[in-house]
Amino acid sequence: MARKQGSYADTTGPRVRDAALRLIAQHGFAAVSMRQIAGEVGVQAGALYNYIPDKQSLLFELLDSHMSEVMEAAAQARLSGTPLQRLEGFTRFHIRFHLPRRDAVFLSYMELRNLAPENFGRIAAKRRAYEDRLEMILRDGVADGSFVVDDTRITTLALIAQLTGITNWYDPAGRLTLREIETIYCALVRKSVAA
Amino acid sequence: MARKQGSYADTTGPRVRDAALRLIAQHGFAAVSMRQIAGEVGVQAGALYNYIPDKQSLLFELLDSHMSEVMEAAAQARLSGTPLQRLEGFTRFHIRFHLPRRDAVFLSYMELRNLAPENFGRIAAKRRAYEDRLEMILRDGVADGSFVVDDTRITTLALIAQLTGITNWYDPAGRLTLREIETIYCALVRKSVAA
DNA sequence: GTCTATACTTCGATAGAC
DNA sequence: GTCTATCGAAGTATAGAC
Repeated sequence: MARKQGSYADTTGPRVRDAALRLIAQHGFAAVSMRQIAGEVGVQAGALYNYIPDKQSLLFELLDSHMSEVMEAAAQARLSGTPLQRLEGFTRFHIRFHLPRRDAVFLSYMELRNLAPENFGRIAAKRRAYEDRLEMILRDGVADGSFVVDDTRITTLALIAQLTGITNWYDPAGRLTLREIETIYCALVRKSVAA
Repeated sequence: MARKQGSYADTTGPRVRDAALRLIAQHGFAAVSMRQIAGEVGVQAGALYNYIPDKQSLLFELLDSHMSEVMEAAAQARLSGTPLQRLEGFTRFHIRFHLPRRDAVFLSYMELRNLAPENFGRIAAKRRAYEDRLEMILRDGVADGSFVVDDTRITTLALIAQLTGITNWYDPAGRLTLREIETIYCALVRKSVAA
């Protein structure tokens, strides 16, 4: 089958999503107009509707695909070994995955409120499943005596907040390299749950 | 001097700010209209402009007064004793102060981007001053050997992110009381920096 | 697949009566 | 101090030509 020539269908769609992600992270969902997004991509506003049904669906798609990427990448990480080794593996994975995706991380926390209830539930479920991966590591560590934790659920949320918070201040041109930051946080996390 | 009678000047102003804080936390700055805020207060949109110059100033006032309250309350907390005691005092203060102000906390993270650059700088400076209070405790603890910390600045940001993250999931009707949550986090923070 | 043009709604902010 | 009325601008989304 011959493909249409001169068609940008394969590239314009992703470019719309990239532009939307960046603009919404910068200004907020309601503050960004379809005309702005179109302008960034280099088309007129009406052309966007070849790729998305409406603005609300665009937001959901951005958040949903981000959460799916997180889960897929986490599943492929295949952490193994002792609970302590798996904890360090999770810490490094979380930092390495999220730091290059700061816009998506910001959106997935700040713009959840702009989702319709049903869409909200789907995103929340995926996040919960990701959190459960860490909680399972903590449970295993408590079970075999390598960790001492008051409450595995609370500790899970505390550690994830601590790690994700890096996205609020990280500067690629800053004082510390990504590797140095990882090492500092690994030590911090390890001590937090140490026996 | 006789005060005007039938005037609601003293109460309408604060009510406007309360309504705006709640609505903006719920839907986002750009998504909330002046008409919505007015409707919540029980006046017409035009009446709001007796209390605020414009929408942008309203947002800045909300964030600025929140940061000022944080600093004032932190100053009055007058933490004293050993670094470990001061660290526990800070942890409990932070949780107790922020949990009842979840809307303001959310705004001061999510809506910073909607501030004019100059206003952004003023808020950022106040936040930095607050963070410095914790960092000073960590430095003192490292100096006298009661703490072992790789990097006091990073650890400061990590601990604050961990504590502030409680506002994302705390439910007053949830499994744990405020006091229990405090205790869990105190232990977590203590272990994080323990010698 | 993209454009131009536009229908329709809603926005922030102001003016002037009371 | 609040109301009604309104201005000018900007928003989402659609229709139809190319």
